Amino acid sequence: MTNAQIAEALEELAVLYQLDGADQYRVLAYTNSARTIKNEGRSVEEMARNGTITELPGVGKTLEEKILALVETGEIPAAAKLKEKIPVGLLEISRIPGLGPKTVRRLHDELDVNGPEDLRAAAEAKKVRELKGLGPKVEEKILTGLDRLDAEPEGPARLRLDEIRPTAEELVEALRAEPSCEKAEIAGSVRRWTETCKDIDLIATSTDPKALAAGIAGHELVAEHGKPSDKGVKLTTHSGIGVDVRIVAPEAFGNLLQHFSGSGAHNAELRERAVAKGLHVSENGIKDDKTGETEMFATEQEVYERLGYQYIVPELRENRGELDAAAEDELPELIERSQIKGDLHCHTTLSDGVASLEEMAAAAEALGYEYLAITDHSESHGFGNHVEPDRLWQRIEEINEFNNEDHGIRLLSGSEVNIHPNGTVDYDDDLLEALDWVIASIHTAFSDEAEKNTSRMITAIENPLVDCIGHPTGRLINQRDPYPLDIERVVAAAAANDTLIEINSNPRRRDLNEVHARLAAEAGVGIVINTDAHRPETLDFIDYGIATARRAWLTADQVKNTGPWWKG
DNA sequence: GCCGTTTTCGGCCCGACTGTTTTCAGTCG
Repeated sequence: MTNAQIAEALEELAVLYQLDGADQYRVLAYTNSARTIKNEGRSVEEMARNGTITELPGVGKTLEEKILALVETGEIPAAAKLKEKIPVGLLEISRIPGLGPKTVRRLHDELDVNGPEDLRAAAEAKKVRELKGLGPKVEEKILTGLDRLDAEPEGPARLRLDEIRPTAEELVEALRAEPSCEKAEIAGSVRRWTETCKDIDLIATSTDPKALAAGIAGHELVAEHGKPSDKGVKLTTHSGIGVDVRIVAPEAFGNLLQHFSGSGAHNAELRERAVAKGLHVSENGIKDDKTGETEMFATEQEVYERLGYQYIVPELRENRGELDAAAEDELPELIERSQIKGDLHCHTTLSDGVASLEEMAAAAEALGYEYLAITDHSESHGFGNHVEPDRLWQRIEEINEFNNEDHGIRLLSGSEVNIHPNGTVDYDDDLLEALDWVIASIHTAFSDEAEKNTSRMITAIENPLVDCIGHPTGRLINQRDPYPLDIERVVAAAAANDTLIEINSNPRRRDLNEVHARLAAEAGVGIVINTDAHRPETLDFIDYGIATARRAWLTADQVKNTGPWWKG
């Protein structure tokens, strides 16, 4: 059972307890542990089985028992029991915005609502407004919420970062261009470079807040907006992205930026720890119990310093140990884009790229790279994009010729070879040996069984002619789940065989993900950050790979392509 | 349900907003 599945079961149990009227802190304990487990790189199932799971923060004796039952029987007894008592329809309607557990419970108890159909009937018959504390506005919210539930049964989609980031950048630039704007920054998950984002948060200071809010509300990207005030404005773009613009006094800019950059988990932990020191943190400032004063800070650096921490960059703010490290002055010096010396995965027109070898080389040279590996697909790739051995031998010659000419970049002859279901790869050994660089990837015939995929990949890792594994889990964000794989065994094999593992920077992939990349690096596996570019412009995807690496706590010395080309 | 530089019991992060109320509970980020 994957960590994600365990986390999902705990989240469901939290909602069930909530609807059952359990103490909020008990509910919180389940939600928190679900988040911890989702962020854990090691197999939580394994930790449950060998009795080490209580090492995880927030997981105690009771959760240990429940998780053990879950991995052994497929369900948590307490959850099964609650499901008998609580109609599943209530879980569904609790997803309607504005309807929390308390309200859902009252609708059930007082109006006999058991699911979306009952709720619609009650709202249409204007019964909801008869309940104390509820009124016509709530009824209206319920009906629009039910419509949305019908339209999007899976809930509102989170957008991939690359689908939302350009809009955030355009809007923050527009804010900065407003005459009354003093400072404007992107906050929220876009600033933390998460894989997906729900909306855009923008933070600003202004000499005339209301004018600034009104100004941005008139931007051409904006389809609808709320009422601009001196605190900001809420926008919706034509593409349906929600944007929250908040304006604050310059002296509290650091507090607000810190607050709205999140993550929620990081901030909750930060505040909890501050309370122990008699300090209360909010977007408005830091209140000191001793003096009763609220201190405001213009920069985030000062906020963290006041609380006793090193500055923590946004990418690390996920409550994955960054507060402990920052308290001890032990945060890693994270890798930066400027340290990348070359890209080791790209395609040309030889397979499915759209640019020539020369065009790709020129683009890489323009980025200041020392080397670029040309890694077109291999013999068995198909789709008309396969490369016959003879053609690849010829390509090696072309690359040699290129390197003999006067260019500011060195090309490496490579290939992205397919890993066959039995773990062997394309091309004979003499051809693989003639290449500078071999990436092996799985493109076909994923199995539903982790064991098959894992041993297939490990066979490739053990092949001495394979330098690196490409996009190791095959996932496409929001589109295709990773194929089942025992990452810990893959990582152990890679470490034992000195085989490198790629962070594929394509924002649709970001594979390895940040959790697995951290696990791999900690196990001593060398990482390379590549773009898998199929056109010159997408060599710029390296930013997303760098972001994943930073979110995985990686330093330059853990990433092989921060150094000069190392194979002679 | 978890956990301990006040604690093995009694706490547990903060404020804005909304809709409903005349002072607040619930929800959300």
